[in-house]
Amino acid sequence: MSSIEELTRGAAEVIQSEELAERLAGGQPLRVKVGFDPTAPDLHLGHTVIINAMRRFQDAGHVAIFLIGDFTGMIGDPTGKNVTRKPLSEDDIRANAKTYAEQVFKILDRSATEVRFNSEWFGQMSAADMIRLAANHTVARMLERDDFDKRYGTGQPIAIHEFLYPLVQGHDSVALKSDIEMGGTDQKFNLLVGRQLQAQAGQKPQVIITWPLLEGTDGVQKMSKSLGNYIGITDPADEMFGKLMSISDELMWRYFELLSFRPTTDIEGLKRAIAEGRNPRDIKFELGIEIVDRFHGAGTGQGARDNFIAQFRQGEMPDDIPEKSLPVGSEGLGVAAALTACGLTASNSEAFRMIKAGAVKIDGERVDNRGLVLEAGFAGVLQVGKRKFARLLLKAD
RNA sequence: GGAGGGGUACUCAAGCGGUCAACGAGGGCAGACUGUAAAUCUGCUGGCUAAGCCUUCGCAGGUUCGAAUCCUGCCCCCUCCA
Repeated sequence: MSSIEELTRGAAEVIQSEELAERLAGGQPLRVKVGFDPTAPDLHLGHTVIINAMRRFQDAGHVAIFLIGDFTGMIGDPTGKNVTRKPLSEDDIRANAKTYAEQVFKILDRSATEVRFNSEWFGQMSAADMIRLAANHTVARMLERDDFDKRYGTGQPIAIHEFLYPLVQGHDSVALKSDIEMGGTDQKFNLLVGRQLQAQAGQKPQVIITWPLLEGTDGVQKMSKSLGNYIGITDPADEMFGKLMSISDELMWRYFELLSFRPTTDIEGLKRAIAEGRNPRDIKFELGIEIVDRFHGAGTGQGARDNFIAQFRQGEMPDDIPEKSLPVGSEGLGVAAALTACGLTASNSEAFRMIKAGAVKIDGERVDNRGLVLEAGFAGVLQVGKRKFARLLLKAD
């Protein structure tokens, strides 16, 4: 059930797979470390790829170590761009850790998770200790990191503290005696430093598993909030389901691979079903149900699918339309202003454009007249496009 | 420190005195077709009390009947030389 193939399904790279096989064969619970930034945790499905991987290890009897880099947060990962990052207060960190826990334990098994903070060991460290740590690594090796090499080569600045980051992260592995560390592909160098430091400390070097960045709903760019192509794990069930439905068929398999806990043989079966003529949409329903269930509770996925079918296939109104009630004078309220007031359009100009494009409906009836005025006493559902609704009530002023 | 090039709407990128709310491409939104898939076709993509008006082309001034386009100062970016 939890073969190496399943445990590393979709992984970008495993260093070294023989070592992994060996340790798994040892039969002892392994310590699987993953580090997280203490910055505001607003997790989306992209972040869950690695958390899912942690869960798979837990299911196979291993221990997941959820490491919060509160100390590291003060340094900031070298991105080459923004070297400064504003330090977080202890309160912030505690609050963020709590939010993390709420979100992450929808996936992880609490009883097999260690939550740790790296200030535990770095908080006590003296300057001398830190220098000793730095003595473990050479500049030449640091420059093996592609990013540093490029910057050094092109004469861009590299601050000394940026060199410390990989060392600090690597030392976390020593402190935690991790058997495996996982991270995004961009973390590869840092994870490798951990291997080296462990070896120097007389520990068996950790196995490294890197995971790719999940593509967002557009199927091209990595999932990220700022690109607007994300599915947040706190998104409401219907919205989450809807967003999953909007991904391409091709991307659906990627999502199955990285987000689903279904065994690979199952997924192969689904692919065969489509080859034999089954509608890919129905397979996508299964993906949506699994994911919604995970974050909203068993059974909610079915509900989300039913709502989805009712709303989009049968054209019914959703049942959770936000309501807005406004006072109006005797002159009434123009449709455009009404749409904007309900937040369905960003401006009256946009509202007029939407009307012109035939995207506006009131109680299911298309509105063509941009001059339409709604009188006091009006009560109805305004709609822009397929998915934006608002129920509006106009009261006499 | 010296020489040159450049800053235009979400992004790239035209325009270089009026016809510019600003070509074109990408992205986005909407409509048609569908499975809220892909592909395709169409429209839109500053704001407003809307056939009119107002604000936008790095910032601040100036010339002109009229400036994104010309002039002056300032800020920022890139390339080459030292």
